[in-house]
Amino acid sequence: MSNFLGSHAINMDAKGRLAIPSKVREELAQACGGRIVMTANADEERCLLVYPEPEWEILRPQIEALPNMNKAARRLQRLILGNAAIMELDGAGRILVPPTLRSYAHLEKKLMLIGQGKKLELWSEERWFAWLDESAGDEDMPPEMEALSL
Amino acid sequence: MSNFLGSHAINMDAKGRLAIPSKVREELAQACGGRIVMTANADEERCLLVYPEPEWEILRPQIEALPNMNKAARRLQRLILGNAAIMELDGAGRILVPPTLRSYAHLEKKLMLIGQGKKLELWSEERWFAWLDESAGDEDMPPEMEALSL
DNA sequence: GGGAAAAAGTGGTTTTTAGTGGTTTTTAAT
DNA sequence: ATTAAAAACCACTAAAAACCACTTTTTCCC
Repeated sequence: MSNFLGSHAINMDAKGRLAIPSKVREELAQACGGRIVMTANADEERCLLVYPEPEWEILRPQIEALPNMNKAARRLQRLILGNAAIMELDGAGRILVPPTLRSYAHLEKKLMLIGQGKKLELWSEERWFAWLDESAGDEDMPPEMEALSL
Repeated sequence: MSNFLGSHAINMDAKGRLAIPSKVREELAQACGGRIVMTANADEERCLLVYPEPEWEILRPQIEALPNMNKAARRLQRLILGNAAIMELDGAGRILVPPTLRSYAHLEKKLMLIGQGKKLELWSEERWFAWLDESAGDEDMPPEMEALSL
């Protein structure tokens, strides 16, 4: 099972291609032979999510099965399922981001690829740093988190 | 189990390499064969955290398992997992701090490495001393802390 | 206390590998 | 059938990692 960690600054070229960092590329090759699914993130942060295909296939049925009389559930389905694109790395280890997703996450030249365990997040560099600088906030945390000792 | 204590002033060279003090190096060699994980600190102080790999592997699953529909949990995951870098000491006992982490903690030439028991903290010297000078504050403390007798 | 030897820290050089951009070929659409 | 767009291919540039040599500090012995 793959375990993505760390962040990488990467550039998207004029054609919308982006080179996956070699460390990440190795992990992807092993986890899914380079077959990945990219989709939109459903919460307030407009970034993209990148799953190895097997991981996606665990998640997809769960999302499809949500009771969609609920508004939040419908939103999740439309965003996640409605934006999912299955793709493969090219010979040079790059992927071509679909225009729809590019504009959803406001991706321009400079991007950040963030490891999040079973998935990766793809951010516009500008938005990533803006998010980092946001005040930590006083959101209440789940009990599991309160109990952590880092 | 490792137990890091005390603080060391160290310098980072132009390439972002920093020499681990030999005392600390010995402890690291014993605890994890020199395999460490460096990541961002999640609270308001922008310093870095350094864990021996085995220690990190206790912590990582706990963080990955947090319910990430919660905003505070997502923030923790993005900071801790999204900045984690597994690394090894080079032949001369140095580590190369990734650029992302360097800028996160505002690391320049002069740094402080602070022992914190199971982990180490890495600070910009300037920020460390600034933090020391801050007023202690009147924050409320957890009951375990109230009960302490130093 | 001084000197020598060893260990620790520092900086630079070389080699390899990753990233970038352009070109050609194929495929699909009109 | 022709054109346009996308995908695969290939070559070049730049950056990172490994290697190596030198300087400084500390420790131990004389």
